[in-house]
Amino acid sequence: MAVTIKDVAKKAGVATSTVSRTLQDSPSISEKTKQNVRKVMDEIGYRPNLTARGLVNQTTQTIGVILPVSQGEAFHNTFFLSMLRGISKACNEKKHMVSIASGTTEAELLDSVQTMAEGGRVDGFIVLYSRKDDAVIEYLYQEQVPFAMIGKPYKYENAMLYVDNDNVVAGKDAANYLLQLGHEKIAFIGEDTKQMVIRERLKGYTQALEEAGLEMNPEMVVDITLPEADYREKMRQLFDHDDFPTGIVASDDLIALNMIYVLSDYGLKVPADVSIIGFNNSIFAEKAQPELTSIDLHTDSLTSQTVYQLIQRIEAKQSLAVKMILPHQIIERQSCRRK
Amino acid sequence: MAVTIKDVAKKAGVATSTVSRTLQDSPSISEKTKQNVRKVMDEIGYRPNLTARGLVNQTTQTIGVILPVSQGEAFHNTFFLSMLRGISKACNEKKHMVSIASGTTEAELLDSVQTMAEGGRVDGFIVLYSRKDDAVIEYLYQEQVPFAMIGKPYKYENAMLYVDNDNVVAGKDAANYLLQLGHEKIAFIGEDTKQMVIRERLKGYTQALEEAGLEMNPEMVVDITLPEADYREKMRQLFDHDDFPTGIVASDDLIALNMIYVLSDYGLKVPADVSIIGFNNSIFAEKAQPELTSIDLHTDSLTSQTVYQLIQRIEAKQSLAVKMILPHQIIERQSCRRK
DNA sequence: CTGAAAGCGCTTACAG
DNA sequence: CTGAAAGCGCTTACAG
Repeated sequence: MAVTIKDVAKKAGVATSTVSRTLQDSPSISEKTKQNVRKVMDEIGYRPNLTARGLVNQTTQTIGVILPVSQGEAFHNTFFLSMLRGISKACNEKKHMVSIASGTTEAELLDSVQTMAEGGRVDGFIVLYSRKDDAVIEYLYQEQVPFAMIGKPYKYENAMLYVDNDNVVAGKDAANYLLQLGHEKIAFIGEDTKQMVIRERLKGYTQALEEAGLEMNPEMVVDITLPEADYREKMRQLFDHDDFPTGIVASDDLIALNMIYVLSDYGLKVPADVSIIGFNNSIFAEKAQPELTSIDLHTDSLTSQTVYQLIQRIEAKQSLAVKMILPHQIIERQSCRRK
Repeated sequence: MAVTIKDVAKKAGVATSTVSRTLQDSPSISEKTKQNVRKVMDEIGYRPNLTARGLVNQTTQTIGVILPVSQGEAFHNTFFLSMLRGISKACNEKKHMVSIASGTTEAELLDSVQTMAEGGRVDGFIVLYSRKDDAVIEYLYQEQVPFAMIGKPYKYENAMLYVDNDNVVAGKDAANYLLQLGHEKIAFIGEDTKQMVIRERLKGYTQALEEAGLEMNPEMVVDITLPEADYREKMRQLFDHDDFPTGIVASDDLIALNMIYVLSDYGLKVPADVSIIGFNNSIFAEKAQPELTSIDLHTDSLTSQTVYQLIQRIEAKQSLAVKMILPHQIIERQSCRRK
């Protein structure tokens, strides 16, 4: 049995309520007795029991992070882990804990989220993905469980708390960057174009081309989640001739990295023959050879803002559907060159 | 205010203790009243408050997962996330929750772990790394907080619960595999050779060469966490001439992938010129071109076994320092060829 | 400025 | 087979 507030009270010769109040640094307790109580706490190594506190406060000071159902997509893993780390960091700062909810199927995930929510183990959730017809999001929304989304919701957009980048503009900026360098044949390579983020970047890319008066060629858009053989064939069609695209917008740094490799199969070098711009400005962008020009999305702020907003919403018990759009920024490195 | 056990009791016309007992399907309650109570629960949507239960049971049914202090190492992220997912899955199964502890510095991590442990928010921890002189592990050990490690401990080896592979033998098997294919110049490329896992694989590699009567050349071992310039130079020394290594043991699939790319700079192809074997049998191994021969470490069992062992230890309140070593297995694909 | 008491939502001896 | 009561470790009106 650990040392409790009673032990402190007895040893300090005060009531437990006094101990509790000095714990909260209540102004109604004299400095003198607070000092004394604190000394005793140190001496006997007292640590408040957060479970008990949670029971009376009806709050857990923990937020749940919902990971998407794993689709074996390896590329995103590194992104999710850094999200988790960012959330964890912001939570530490705010004296909150983070629990994770995950599942191999949607039903499993939902179950996990439900027991966490209804068991009163978390005060709210952060959803790390945005998907169409998602049962988990539907549940949270219907049951009015406080939650925030990182990314742009499919549904209930006006009623939801979320933090995101403007991925349409980001996609547009990426394409424009290449256009300004004189490239005219520009391909878009993305992972799973059904995802909201990717869709938006694609949309921005399309807009940029249109505004530049270039015709939008569907052949130039390839989804790498295609079956392997189809994907290879697409790549062959794109690069196995002289009229290949000289610019590539890759929806993620890792995809950009992969493209550098794919291109080498066709004897094409980056940036000598093809310019590539990626997204996320991840560590991979810095480590790549050549170093990757990439769009920085300020993911650190993305996570910390989400945490702050969610906690605010929980504590204020108000449900203003704040949306927060963070800016992005092109980080120029060596993977792009004037044509 | 959510619906509580009292509401159920009143509506069902029984005492709260009876409700509590039917919750646990106690045999001392008649089937008839259990049925009735359950019906009421369904009707009014009762869900037990886990915090309250935790307070009386002095247990939280949650385990903390400790991530290593981030060193910006991107390669491992994908590994950690899959570990987290595995742990989460096993915990779901065992009706436990998982909280994560992380930090940007060791002090921050320790603080996070301490508040979780001493605040009674977790029943035990799983440590995802093994490092020399680690304050967190030291703390857990000294305070006798229940914990399990995935990987091999540096210290207290005989007093610690851990689940691991035999990485020495795995490293040896990897090297032997290449030796059997006729390769004699075999390099070892690893991330951070100060890490226990990598050290052990390296040790096994060394043993294999020795037993084959080959001289062990320190030039053949390169740590990719070296400063960029040094790393490049090492690679140049290794591959920029005719007498290059024809076999590579890469400590991770992602490193193997990277090597394929590095080799292409020197006009070397895999497996035509150089054979490569990786570790983890990750999704990257399957997606690579050529597909990667890799050592499968059964990471799924690694995580689930760790969870089961830890929960057992917590529930049994015994501290038998079980070690569990899981087997590994070479998955042959296309990245290795007879010399 | 401080204490006695009630209560957060459960569980579990103890009686019956 | 079931209930009344005490208690888990805190917090917070309410008195004084």
